[in-house]
Amino acid sequence: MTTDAEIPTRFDHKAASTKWYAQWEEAGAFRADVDSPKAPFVMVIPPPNVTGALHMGHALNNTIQDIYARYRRMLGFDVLWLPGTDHAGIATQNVVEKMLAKEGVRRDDLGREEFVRRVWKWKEESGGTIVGQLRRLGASCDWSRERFTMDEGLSRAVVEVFVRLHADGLIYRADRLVNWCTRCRTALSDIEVEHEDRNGAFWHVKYPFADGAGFLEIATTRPETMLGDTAVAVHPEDERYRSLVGRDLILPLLGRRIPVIADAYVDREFGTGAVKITPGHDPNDYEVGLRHKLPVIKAFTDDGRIAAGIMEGASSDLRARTYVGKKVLACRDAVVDDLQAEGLLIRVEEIRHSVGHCYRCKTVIEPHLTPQWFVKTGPLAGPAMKAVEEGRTRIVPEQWSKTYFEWMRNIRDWCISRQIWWGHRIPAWYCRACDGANMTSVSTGTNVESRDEAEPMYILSSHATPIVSAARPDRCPRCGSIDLIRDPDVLDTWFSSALWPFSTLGWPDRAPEVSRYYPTSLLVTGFDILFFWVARMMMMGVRFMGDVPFRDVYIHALVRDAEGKKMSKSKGNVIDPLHVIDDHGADAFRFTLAAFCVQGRDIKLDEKRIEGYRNFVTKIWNAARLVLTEPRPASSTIHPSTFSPEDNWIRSRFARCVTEVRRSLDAYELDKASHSIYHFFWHEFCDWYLEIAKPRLREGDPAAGGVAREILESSLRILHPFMPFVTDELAERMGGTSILDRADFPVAGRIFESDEALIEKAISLVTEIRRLRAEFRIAPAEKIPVFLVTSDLPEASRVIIAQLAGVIPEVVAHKAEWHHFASSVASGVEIVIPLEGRIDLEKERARLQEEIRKCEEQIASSRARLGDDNFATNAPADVVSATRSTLLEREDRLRKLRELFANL
RNA sequence: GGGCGCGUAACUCAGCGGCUAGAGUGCCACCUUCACACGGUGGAAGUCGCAGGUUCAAUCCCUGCCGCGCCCACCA
Repeated sequence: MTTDAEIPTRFDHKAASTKWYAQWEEAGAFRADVDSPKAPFVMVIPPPNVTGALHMGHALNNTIQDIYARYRRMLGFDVLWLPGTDHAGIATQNVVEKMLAKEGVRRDDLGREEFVRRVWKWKEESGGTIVGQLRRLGASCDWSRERFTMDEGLSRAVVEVFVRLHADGLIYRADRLVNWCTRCRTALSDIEVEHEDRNGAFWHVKYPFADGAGFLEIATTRPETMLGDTAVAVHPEDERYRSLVGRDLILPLLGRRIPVIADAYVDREFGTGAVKITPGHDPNDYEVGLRHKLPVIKAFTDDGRIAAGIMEGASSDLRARTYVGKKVLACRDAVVDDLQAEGLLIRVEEIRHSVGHCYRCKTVIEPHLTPQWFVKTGPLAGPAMKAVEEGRTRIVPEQWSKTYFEWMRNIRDWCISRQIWWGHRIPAWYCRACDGANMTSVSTGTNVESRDEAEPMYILSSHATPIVSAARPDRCPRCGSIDLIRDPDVLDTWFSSALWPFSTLGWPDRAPEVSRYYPTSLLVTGFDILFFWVARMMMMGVRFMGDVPFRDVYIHALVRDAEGKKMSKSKGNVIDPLHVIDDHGADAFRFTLAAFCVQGRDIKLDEKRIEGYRNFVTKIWNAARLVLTEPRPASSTIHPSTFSPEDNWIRSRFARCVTEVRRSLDAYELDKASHSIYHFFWHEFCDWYLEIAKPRLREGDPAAGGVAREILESSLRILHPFMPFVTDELAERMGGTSILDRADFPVAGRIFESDEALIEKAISLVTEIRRLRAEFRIAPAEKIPVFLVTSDLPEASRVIIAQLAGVIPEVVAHKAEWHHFASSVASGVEIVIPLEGRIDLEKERARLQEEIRKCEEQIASSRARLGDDNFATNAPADVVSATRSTLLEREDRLRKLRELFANL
């Protein structure tokens, strides 16, 4: 028997979480079992970056997953929740580069091999801190199956997919104008560019005609790009310019001779209607250039400086030389100054325009013409779309499927090559013997080695012919040479992420896990990576596994601060989940996140709400203290006939709660599930049941003791997915084992309608009497007589009223001759509290009069509705009959109120 | 430019054709009663963004407008 002294008033969340997590892990409670006879339930974690630390987004995402993992385990499934981390190519390379910079070392100084070795070293020593942080959240991942995207097995999957897609013609290498980050010095895919509206300027510049007769006015937001201009375009039907097409202009500053061309791409309404064409630096201009066979000048270098290429066609290279090597922005100033000096600048207009930034380092993105590897996405997108259309994968909330379709329909080829060193290196080689013409030897670093694992020694043109192969080929299949060099690029991180649902299970090997656990059951993720990740997993899964990667995708909101702003370090509005866990405990935090999970709305996280749910944890704790402190009933089997109405009422209410929680969880409505539990436990079990049952509990009544324990214990089980620590701690104190180990999520029991009605009537009477007491300032301790005018009030109700309203209730069938009383009507019962000498009769008359007036108003509205023939004809029968009975109740209430008023 | 979403109590949000529009927090009053003051009891508080329309009936459906947020998009 546990005594009060052994249970402290407050739950020690720190001690409990440490203790229980260790115990769960030791017991292997999170492990999936491939040989289990149970049905599998599978989730793969959205792998956080190895460089990452737990933020609110992770906390929300993993809390949701853990709730489902624990829920499904309790439903009897063999749950596999597979954890792991992502190598996060650019992000991780940046972190390590920054670290090296502190030692004054650049990656080029180390060379490729050594640099990659250092990244691995960093990963082993400081990477993956988030994995420990997930444990503090309570995440029940199967850690024995933790994966990393650069693991040997996963890397084999990457190579396999690459080789097969290439063989199928779905991966190709070509020259394209790609998004280039001049700081990361790599290409990015389209979705890795973040567009933002910025204030900018629109420079209007004179482009003089070659024959000296006048000029054309050109407007540009990027004057420095004119150094790469090779034409000016006008619309073919633009009357203003029609006669000028075919004439030549002299490009200001450089003196390059460029033609005026006609192309329908030009928007006559915008700017001056004449557009400078820079094929080497604008995707549209590139297309125009192709159509008109314009020369392409690469005006910028990899690191965002002006390239020597601008001197091509220049009349004098003296001026051009002053630009070469300048940073883009510096060059812009120089160009503008020079134009001004030459009188070629007409005016400067203010303009707001969209500017692309690198999603990793926020540097302005420059279009850059380079050979890159692409995935031809069209043939992959079709089947991936169809899978969702056919319902093989369900997206929740459904509205996101529209976004998904929209993106898939407009999908463009995916640039997958990155010019960095950390990542899966592209499995392609080039033969120096027969393909040497397409390579330009360059010396980049200090310790260039002859092996292909060293840093790139060659610039490979788009004409170079790659030999794609899972392993390094022994010799060139064309000429037999052994002089092969490997493609220096690595793959986009998201390429390996796209394979995560099957690469983590052992594919391409025939692992038993692959057949048992694929497709996974549920993917929980934020909408911010719908395109980056979800869509690509769909494409790859359908392509390589012949089935969708997951049955359900639950897309949750983003966590914002209390004002609704995105949390960011620079804004200083970041709430650290680990601090929250320290302060309030993981249970309270998790419950808060679940309660906030309203579909389709962002989460504004206010720490006050966490405090509120921390109080809920304390409430649970104290309710358990009450129940456990009272004597344990002697017998564990209680005969149903000994249950009193309140016992059946609470069992019935719990049954309804269970039904609602299961329904909500199955529908991914975590807010509803958590609210149901919260309301049931606090406002029904604690506020009413325990208060009603207290005297019986003290007496050691077996029914009350049994029911209190039963409901408490079941509540702990239904709460466990949300609050794993406090529930296990209490379950143990109740003499049970960890809830995690038991496949026994509560099942809805019987509903006792008549007991529900009885207790609810008692509750409404208690509430009304309390209200009157408060209104007439009757001291809480004072026991006063109360007359209840009714012919039908069970003894049980009378007892409850006496106990909870602190009154001496007297049930009378007919009203007597009272004169000084406070009164009301609740549940059809007239309540009369004699207050001789303590009541202002005038005030009470006025109060009752007001009650009567309100009641009359309601009756009038009910009557008006029922009096309308159209209502009776058109409204459904149940609505009509419900309106009728409401009217009857109101009329009854009015009658009673009037009687009371007449007697006063 | 296209798409999605949101405007309901002081705040954060539920509800989404038919009860007297709900909850949590905050606020006010009373209560240190033997689980819990991280508590209990009671209370005040809403023209359901605005204007039309559909309907017997609209916070809910439709249209327009106003305000806010997000995503996508190659107008230099």
